[in-house]
Amino acid sequence: MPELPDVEHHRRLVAERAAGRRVLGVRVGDPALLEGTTPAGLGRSLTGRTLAAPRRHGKWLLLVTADGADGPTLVVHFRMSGELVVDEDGAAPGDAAVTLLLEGAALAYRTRRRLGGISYLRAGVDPATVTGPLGPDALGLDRSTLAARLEGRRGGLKSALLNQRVVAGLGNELVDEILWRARTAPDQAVGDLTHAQLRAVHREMGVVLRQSVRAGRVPSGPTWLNGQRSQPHPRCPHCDALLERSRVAGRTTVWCPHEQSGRA
DNA sequence: TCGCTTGTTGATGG
DNA sequence: GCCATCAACAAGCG
Repeated sequence: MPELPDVEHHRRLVAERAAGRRVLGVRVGDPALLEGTTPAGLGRSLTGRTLAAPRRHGKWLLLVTADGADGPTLVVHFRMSGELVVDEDGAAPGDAAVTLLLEGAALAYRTRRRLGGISYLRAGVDPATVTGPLGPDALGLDRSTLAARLEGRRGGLKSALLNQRVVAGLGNELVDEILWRARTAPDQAVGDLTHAQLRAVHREMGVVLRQSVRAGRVPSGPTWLNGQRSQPHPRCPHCDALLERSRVAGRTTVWCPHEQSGRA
């Protein structure tokens, strides 16, 4: 399930192996996943341009073309199952929804479950027209900004952190991991957060994101809550208590009733 | 066959 | 406007 770390992994992949190459053509295998243009229009717009350094905001990836100034941009969302593949052997995957044929490589977007997709943005158009309003990126977020984003909100903490308008990039697994490490209940009211809790949430957000980005995904080792969530009887890696599974903010939520005070 | 899962949008109601 | 809840979407999985 692509969350921020998976998208960041794809950003680095494109930066290292596809950026700087010229677009020779495009191939659209699934036109339904292409928004904002037609397959032919995409080819006309991109052919001859150079792929610039990709950018990421939350779970969105921007594939910017450039020749001096920013040119047309592809806005990519992975949703549940999307991935980018760079092939430098000249053999692009045949089952890709959209493939950019580059000088010396092919950059292919695949998605098994056909959610997500690629939106075409003309040069100079704000990506927010596609992504909607997004909060600041969760990676590298400083504490005062987090506090400001939560200020005045009613409702639960997990719900707020999942809201991409509040903070961009966190998904279900990351939020459960962060709250467990910060020893804060998922349904903790945002308005009642103590300074100590906010500090802990911010600190653990940084720890979890840095380690996840390094791994290219949310790790699932024995010291991670994420490693327990699919077990039939998951136990807390800290205290060995049986973990609770319930629904918070409409999402399956795994948490430790012993360490995370409050209820979910 | 049914139900659950994911992220996001959009409808509905408080 | 803010927030919760629910349905919808796709498709794999049990």
